[in-house]
Amino acid sequence: MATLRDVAARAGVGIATVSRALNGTGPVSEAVRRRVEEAAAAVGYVPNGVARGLVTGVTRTFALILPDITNPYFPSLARAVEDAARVRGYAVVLGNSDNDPDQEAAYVRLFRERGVDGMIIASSRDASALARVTGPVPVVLIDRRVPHWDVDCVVTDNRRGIADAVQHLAGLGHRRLVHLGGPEGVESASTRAQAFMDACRELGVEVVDLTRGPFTAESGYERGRRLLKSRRRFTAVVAANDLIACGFLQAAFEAGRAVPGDVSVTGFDDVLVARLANPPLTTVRQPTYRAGQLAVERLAARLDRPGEPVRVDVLKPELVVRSSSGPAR
Amino acid sequence: MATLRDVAARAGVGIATVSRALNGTGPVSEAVRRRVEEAAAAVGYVPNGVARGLVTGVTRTFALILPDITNPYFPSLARAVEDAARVRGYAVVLGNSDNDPDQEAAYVRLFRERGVDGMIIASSRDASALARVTGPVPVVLIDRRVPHWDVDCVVTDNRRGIADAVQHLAGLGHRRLVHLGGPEGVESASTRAQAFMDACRELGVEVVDLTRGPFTAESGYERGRRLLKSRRRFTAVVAANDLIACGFLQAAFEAGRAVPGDVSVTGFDDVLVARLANPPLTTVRQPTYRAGQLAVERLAARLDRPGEPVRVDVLKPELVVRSSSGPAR
DNA sequence: TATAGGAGTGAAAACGTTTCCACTGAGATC
DNA sequence: GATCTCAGTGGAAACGTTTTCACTCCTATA
Repeated sequence: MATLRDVAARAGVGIATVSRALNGTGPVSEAVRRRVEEAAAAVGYVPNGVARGLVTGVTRTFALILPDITNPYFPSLARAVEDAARVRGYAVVLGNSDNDPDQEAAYVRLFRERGVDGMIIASSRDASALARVTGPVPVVLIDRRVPHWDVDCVVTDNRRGIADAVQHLAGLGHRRLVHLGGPEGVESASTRAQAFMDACRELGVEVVDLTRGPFTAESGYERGRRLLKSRRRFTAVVAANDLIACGFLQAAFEAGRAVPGDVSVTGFDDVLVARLANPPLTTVRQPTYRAGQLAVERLAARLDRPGEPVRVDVLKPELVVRSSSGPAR
Repeated sequence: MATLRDVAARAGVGIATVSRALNGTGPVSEAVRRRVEEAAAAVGYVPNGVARGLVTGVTRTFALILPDITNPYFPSLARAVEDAARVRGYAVVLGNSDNDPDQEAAYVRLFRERGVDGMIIASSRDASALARVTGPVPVVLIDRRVPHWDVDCVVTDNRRGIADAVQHLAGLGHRRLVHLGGPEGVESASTRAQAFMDACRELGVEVVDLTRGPFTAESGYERGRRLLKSRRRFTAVVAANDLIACGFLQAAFEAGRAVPGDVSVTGFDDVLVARLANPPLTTVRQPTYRAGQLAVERLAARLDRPGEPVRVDVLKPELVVRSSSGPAR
């Protein structure tokens, strides 16, 4: 590979001058700049980012650690992060933690060795151990807060979102509700479950059942089947995300229960399947793309101005009413 | 940050010895090894991968360039690549090309500067220009071949997949078929469209319509609406992917056409929505995860043994029959 | 006419590793 | 007893940049 030296030799100037000419840092005469550029093109010079990184201490790379890119909520987050990073000249390395704190920590270590400039983490479990392994590299938490860890954070208002869903159902006359919750130990799932209880109490609505389980369609299907078999009476279910809701939809379909005729269903996230489901899912839309953008903005800001106070951004969700919810009968 | 020098000073040995002790390269006495390890722990030493990369010329990083991580086919690919890369000690940087050859080339340049050891690319358009910008860094193509570029490649047998779908429908008595194709200029989409024509001719089935468009549900919905309004007679549609198929499903539902009663539908890929759709989609399953794994294996192999001849892996798809296809009436 | 200042340039240090080479001492071989 | 080998070790070079510093001209100012 051609290096600065090669370019310098060919252009008949010093290596420092080449660096200045190519990067536009420091003064270089017009004639020399042209000569350098020609020489660079001629030898096919490609700057060596590794060497640059060594001297500047900066790699222009962010790490993004997610539970599982395969869960349809996260691709749009990843996409947003990637887009926002790129316009700022950053590359993004990806890690899937599978909600396993050990794997998460392993990734943090790996990326730290790689010298990433910052990390965006949708953290698993309580992860208080993370702070130790993270060291001095800036972190912004996304989608899930980590209790007692004082770092930048962008989340959506889960309480509000669930409250909107419950209120919507209550307004339709539903008085006996079920919550199909997300996994134990995941902050957003716990917050949603708690918010469900609180909203029901406040509105005088009965909580017929509340279970916790993975954020998958299988989980929703399984729990739905069991629930529908159990003969417990309820007229609506609030799922902790769209996948669980879709799984329930399937179970209801198989059990011959009409949605929303017999039972109303709401989801959370508004991922693609929510729109494509039959019936299309009433759900709480998260500003996912915005969240990803914002996380990158925060991270970039923190790199520019390390002293700034920690910021927590809470994004407003939005209830989108489709056909999976209707009047209680 | 603590460096090798700090560790060496604390352990009272030379810097070279520390490097050997920590990496297990070269002989080190048991006593010294212990002292070094203690010292490293004490000062919180983290190896600097950037410096290492500069001297070894290796970053242990792969690039993965996809059209759009938001398209549900790609997350499982990304996941597979990431998993396989990690067990080999590689990190993965991600790029979304949006099927834009310029963006794709920009990413290739960016990642080359970053010094990735290899790239896995689901290439956009014909991309013959890619070979030039890619330089000496090893590439394996995934999901889509690019004509006249002699590099490693792992794809699935699109011809076979489409042929299976057409044959399935023909076996159910369908004689008037429609193809909702993928975007012009994307190799896999073109191959599928061509395979559709060929299979129909071979089986004596009439091609009522064949359109090309983006791999999205919107595209399937729009084209479906137009088609259903047009009063052209057909009894089954073969979509180029599941998203298009789901879009068509919606259009059919709105138009009051029963699936599969009035019209049968098949998809391609077998992504999550295919299973969750109503009715569940008959589709051609791609061994997506396997493809991602294989791509990493190829790349790793090429790095180990640069001289090896180019390999093209063609994976077998599998028709999975669900409820969106039934006998022609 | 002296002088201050700035544009333009190159040599060299620095970043933190890996690795080559040289050296020491101890045990093995003749 | 002389020589050889090899484990164990440290010094120093090298990787390809950026950046500091010093130097040379040249122009503007007094």
